Amino acid sequence: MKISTKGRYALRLMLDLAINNTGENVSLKAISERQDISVKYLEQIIAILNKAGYVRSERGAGGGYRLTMKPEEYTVGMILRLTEGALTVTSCTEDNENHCERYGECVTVRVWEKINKAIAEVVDNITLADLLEEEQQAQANDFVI
Amino acid sequence: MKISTKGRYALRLMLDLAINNTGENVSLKAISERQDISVKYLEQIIAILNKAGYVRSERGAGGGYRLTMKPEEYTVGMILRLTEGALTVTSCTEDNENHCERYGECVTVRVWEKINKAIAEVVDNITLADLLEEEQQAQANDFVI
DNA sequence: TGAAATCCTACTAAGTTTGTAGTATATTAG
DNA sequence: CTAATATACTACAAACTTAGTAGGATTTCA
Repeated sequence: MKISTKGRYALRLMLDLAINNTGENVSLKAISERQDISVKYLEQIIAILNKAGYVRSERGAGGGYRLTMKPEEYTVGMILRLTEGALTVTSCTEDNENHCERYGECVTVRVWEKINKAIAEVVDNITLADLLEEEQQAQANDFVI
Repeated sequence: MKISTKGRYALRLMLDLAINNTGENVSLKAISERQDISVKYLEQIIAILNKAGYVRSERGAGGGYRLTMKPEEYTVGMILRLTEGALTVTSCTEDNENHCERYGECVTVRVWEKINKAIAEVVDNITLADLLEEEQQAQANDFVI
């Protein structure tokens, strides 16, 4: 019932890129230091996001990553589904291929589908821009104190 | 991100008991045949429900299990939390002890908490009686066909 | 006494998670 | 041209979780 580090780190990684979305490349080394996640593990996670076109990379000295779209165009759901796979609570409600032979008659399936829908409703309606805003508000509050 | 067989089978098991809630004992052998889950595995799952007082058992020939409460008094959430553990999407949002040192400032935590809340909203508002009703309607429809 | 049940707990194969490690390749600065 | 800095790719492995199976003990009824 847990979201793995892969999905959670992917979200932090993308948020870090959104925060540092200045037009300059952001290196994994910098992200690693801020987020306290090893560069090697970040490499694997960002590779997924890179292949999907969510970020673009430049190699070599001065290289790094940038977002390809505006923060408001990334939903949490997009990022989590890419890295975690389907955000469904059972595989039998993932797609038609995974239906078990009880699917049609199985009443519990409707419970799982309601949970899936509730999760989707949340993650598909939060964007990186929303998180960015919360982050900035939190920092503004810190400054006042 | 998946609910394990333990939780899923627990729900089917409890629903089976609700359907066969005639005042007579229901044996695991009977449930096993209807639900196609091994008696040995059912034993382990129902032991949890038994210790929690959700069912009561009678040993020996003619023995078996019965619900201790009315179907409308069991929510899906009760059954899943008992067998699966906390229905939270990260352990850092499970309880205060599991907070990581980033908890206070971490913006992604709020995402996880919204998901947790959405899941709870669903599972805490479906009872065994609701599922029982759906089951009976489905069977009535089959009869018409 | 035998059959039908639950009760208890040990064990294990398979799969998943959470990384680490090493090497190759690309780019820039000097 | 070389060193430094970065990404790219892939193999591997320890730890943990899942999904059961297995065996025996105990209880109850006929």
